[in-house]
Amino acid sequence: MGILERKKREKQQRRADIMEAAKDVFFSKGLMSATMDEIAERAELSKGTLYLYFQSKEELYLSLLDEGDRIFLTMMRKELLPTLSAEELIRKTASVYYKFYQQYPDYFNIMFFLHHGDLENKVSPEFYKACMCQAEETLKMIEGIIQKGIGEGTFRKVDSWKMTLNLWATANGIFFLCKEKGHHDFLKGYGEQELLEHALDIYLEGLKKK
Amino acid sequence: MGILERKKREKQQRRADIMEAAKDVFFSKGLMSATMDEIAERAELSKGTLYLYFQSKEELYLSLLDEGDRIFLTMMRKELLPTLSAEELIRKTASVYYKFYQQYPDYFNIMFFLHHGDLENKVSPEFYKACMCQAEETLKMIEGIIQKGIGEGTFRKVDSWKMTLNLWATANGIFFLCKEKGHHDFLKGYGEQELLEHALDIYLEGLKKK
Amino acid sequence: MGILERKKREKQQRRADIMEAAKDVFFSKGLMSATMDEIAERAELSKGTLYLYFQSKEELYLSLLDEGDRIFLTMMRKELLPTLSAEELIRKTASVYYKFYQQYPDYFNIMFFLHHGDLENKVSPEFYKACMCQAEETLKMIEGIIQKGIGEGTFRKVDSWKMTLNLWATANGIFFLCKEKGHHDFLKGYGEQELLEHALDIYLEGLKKK
Amino acid sequence: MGILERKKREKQQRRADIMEAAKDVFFSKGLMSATMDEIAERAELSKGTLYLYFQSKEELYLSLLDEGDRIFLTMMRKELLPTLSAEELIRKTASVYYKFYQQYPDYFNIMFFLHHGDLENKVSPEFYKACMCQAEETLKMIEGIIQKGIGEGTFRKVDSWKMTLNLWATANGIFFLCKEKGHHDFLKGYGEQELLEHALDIYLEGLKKK
DNA sequence: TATGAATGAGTATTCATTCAT
DNA sequence: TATGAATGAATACTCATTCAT
Repeated sequence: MGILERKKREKQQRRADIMEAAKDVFFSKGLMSATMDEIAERAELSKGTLYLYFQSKEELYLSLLDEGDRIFLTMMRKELLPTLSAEELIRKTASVYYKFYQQYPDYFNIMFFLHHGDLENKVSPEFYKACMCQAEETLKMIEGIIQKGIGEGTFRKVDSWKMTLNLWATANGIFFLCKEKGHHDFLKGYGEQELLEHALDIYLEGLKKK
Repeated sequence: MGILERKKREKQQRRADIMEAAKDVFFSKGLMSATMDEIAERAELSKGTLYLYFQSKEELYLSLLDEGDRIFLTMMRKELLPTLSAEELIRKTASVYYKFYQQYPDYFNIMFFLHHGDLENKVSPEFYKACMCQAEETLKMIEGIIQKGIGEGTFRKVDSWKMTLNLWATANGIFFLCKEKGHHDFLKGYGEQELLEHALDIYLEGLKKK
Repeated sequence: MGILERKKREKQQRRADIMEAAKDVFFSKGLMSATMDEIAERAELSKGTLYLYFQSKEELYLSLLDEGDRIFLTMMRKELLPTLSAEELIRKTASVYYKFYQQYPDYFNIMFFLHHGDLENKVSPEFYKACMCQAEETLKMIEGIIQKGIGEGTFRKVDSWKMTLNLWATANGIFFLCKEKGHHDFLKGYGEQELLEHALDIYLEGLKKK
Repeated sequence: MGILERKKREKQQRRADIMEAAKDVFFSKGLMSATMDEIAERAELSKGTLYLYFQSKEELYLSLLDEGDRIFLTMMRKELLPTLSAEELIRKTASVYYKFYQQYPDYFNIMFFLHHGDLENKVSPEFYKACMCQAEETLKMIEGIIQKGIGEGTFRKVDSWKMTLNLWATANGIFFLCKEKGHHDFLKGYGEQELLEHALDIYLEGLKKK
């Protein structure tokens, strides 16, 4: 029995190894330019082995995305204590997202730069659906915060889902901008954190009841 | 002289034809999936001819990006009348950007989904730089508006460049979100325009002096 | 002793299981497209186990062929009663072959479409030889019938081996034609049995002494 | 104009070169085992070039088949003089087929061993249809001979299409048998020609009116 | 200037076979 | 004896780019 368990653990480890290698390669090359050869080499495994654990390049990619979502969701759940006020929760959310972005830059990239290729058509619909659902969870948590703020009378009566999408879009837009243009002087030295905080300042100022 | 001129005109026309064909193909297929064969066929030219006008597939792609920037800049310059108030100018900017996004969805995509592939490494640094500069122009116009608002006493004394980057990031984040998730039910029916206006409402509320 | 015997029986059973699974897969997919994975899965055994019983995919394939030959030979021996006349025996042979072709279409296919791939070079010469010998047995039985007919004075004095080969070739040619072109309208609705009987009619007419 | 013509000729020559190389490879390896790499190498062309002339491996294979049919049809038309008697025509047909089989053994193989793989599904239906039609032509010529013999009163009133299929199947069965088993001693030294003539002797004896 | 034939490196995926357990 | 994880060679097909004409 111990043997079976060890084998299972080894198998999971191998799967994790592949995902680790894939993460590096996908991030540095993008979905299309990344090659299974390179992933296999980086994982120090044969190419055939990759296909024992993942049905296709796309499934491997989407598995990374899914893991990223799961990590982020876990971080959120741990830090968003119900004792905090709505404003604190909003700021907390932003800081958790920023932390995630910092700690797992490759996951962030994979999550965000998902779109290329017909990813959707190349994996099983069930798997795709499951990934999407998990991603939606996050947004629902944010919406809950807005609603809480409105309920408490801290925030004006705004459309909570609209507001959620705006916050999410803004954070992503900022991270994206910094990623994209960070190495030019567009940003004049401003970093993600400063911009995000500034956006929050303005947003919260506009959101709060006078 | 007339002959030389005609030749020059014809040459520019041919270049434009190629870009037109490329736009269609790049937009419908994406950078990686688009093929020079297909562009050549759509342009009713031989593949070799494409290489007389553009050094590589990437340069052709970046040329489209550059043209998109130029179009947007032109639209901005035409609509941002100096007689408007700062708030009006901000809203105008948003509506112009939205109009551009609507009228030239392909250019927008090309501009935004730039990063994948090693685009930057595959074209001459000069050309890349030139494209970036033009893109920066736009942001400078927005910054001018913020500064004007602050100068007029309408806006609080915020960091004008930060605010500019935030606005830009937010609009892009929204458009991106809608592009990316539009066909799922994430958005619950909300469209770009609604979200953008909502974001502006909150931003301006927070930005304005009380 | 009983234990050893049981083990031997089990081993043979296992071998038979594998061949059964292989037959299904080879028949539905053909030699090249069939995979050892699929055979293993259908046999509910691990892939490695297959290699304990058969040295290679090709040997497994040839083993099926050999079994087909054995089955056919057994059918022939049971039905070709020595009391029958030569003409009756010829017709009987045809009907047995047709019955075999009907009952064991997969074996027939395997026997007939043997040649592709370098089957011969991929198994041990001894095994290959043994298979061939068994196949020859059948033809010898047919030759015996012709000789009997000549001896009885029913048939003209033809070269008995030539005649045997012709009969065999004709039957195969017919079955092959029907397999190959059955789904087009080449055959105008004629089936194996009709064609085979017609061929026999003409052959026997030409063979019989006037 | 001369230039265009030369180019056209060169293109056809190149196409012919590829088919020649393909014929060799397909014959020695079979459809499945043959590789485009090997064909390209034998043709002294790059692999990519093959795909400029043929859409797929299967189309290349079927093109060979089609050419074989055309060659045989041409041979038939040249030799089957209307002045000959029905019996002479039957024998002539057999000898032409034998000649084709001798002169173009690889075409024969390709024509005959067509069946493997899903050839039909991998080429355009039109092309497949066209190939089949040409193949049917031949059989119609043979049927015409049988009908002529019946009309002249030489042959008994047999079903002409059945008889045609039988003759065709017999010849193929013989050639196939010789190909397949020629290098064993099954045949006891008998060759295609002897067997074919013998089969015809018996057939014609049975076919002729008494 | 324009062509389009030719190239060949590049890629995802498959599968017979092996071998440590 | 049985397993099944791992291998790695094999293969069809693509496409940006070049170059002789």
